[in-house]
Amino acid sequence: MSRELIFEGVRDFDCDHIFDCGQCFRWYREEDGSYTGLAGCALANVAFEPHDRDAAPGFSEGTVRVRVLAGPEDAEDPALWSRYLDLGRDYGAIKARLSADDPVMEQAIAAGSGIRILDQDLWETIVSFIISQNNNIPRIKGCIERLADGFGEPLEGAEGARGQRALILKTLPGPERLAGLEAEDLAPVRLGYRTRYLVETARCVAEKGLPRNMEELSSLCGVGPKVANCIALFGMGKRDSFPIDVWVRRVMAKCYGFDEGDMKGMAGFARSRYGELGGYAQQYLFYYIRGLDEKNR
DNA sequence: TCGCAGGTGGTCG
DNA sequence: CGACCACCTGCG
Repeated sequence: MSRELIFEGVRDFDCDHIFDCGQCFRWYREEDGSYTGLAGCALANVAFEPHDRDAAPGFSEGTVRVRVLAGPEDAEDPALWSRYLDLGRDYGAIKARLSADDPVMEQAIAAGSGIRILDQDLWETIVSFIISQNNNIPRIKGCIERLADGFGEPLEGAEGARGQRALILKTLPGPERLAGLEAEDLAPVRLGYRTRYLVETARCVAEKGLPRNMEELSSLCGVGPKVANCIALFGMGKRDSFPIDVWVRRVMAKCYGFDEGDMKGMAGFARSRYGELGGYAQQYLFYYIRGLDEKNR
């Protein structure tokens, strides 16, 4: 399997912004600036060619190419990828609304103008963000790959993916599979104390089904306010969610003058200032402050 | 050696 | 309630 899907006339799109803004953990940058990774159980390479090569990243109309490398039959369905990459949404309008009368957002958007919020699989989002807590990104990625490698299913049609990194040739294990495991089985994955959270959550989901709202989400073990907001935003399409992590606390303190411990104040501010666009605002701010931190080192 | 990394659950006052 | 604090693991 190796078919190329082409989407013409796409605006507000940049692979680095999209795959490195902290929303996903199974996409890896290639030499040419494209990204290879998994959307559910489909393996693909995503590249963007701006028509205006001199334009700043995320500011030029261009072509998105999706080379589907492995997965089930419907992995080659353009509609699936259009939905996953959120191509049907007008990010220009979102950015205009957010930056109106807000110089901070204007600056943040300039830094990550090609961000798009991916429409990810709910269960994978739950697993990923339980693992992400009090953890760093390289180790989060390692944990997720070890979990897939040790307990997931091989990708369908993976023979077409020969030569791709061996890391991403398996899907994450589903709730039923994880529910049948003991903590000691998962020891090689080195999740630390998150092992218990994951197994308990898997058992809960295997028994009662996937969560359908914030309340059911928050009842899961290892899912506090921050993780719940991430899952809602990335896995349930709740684009008004505003996850407050250490980076958002930093940027809100630095740019809006909040006390770093004042999460309630920040949440209230986000609700009234960004409203239904809270999730987009959070992604721009997150990418912006992490980029600043990068420059300081 | 120690603090920190995309927090949460448990325990106090 | 709200303010602590321990917690796996790995890296600088």
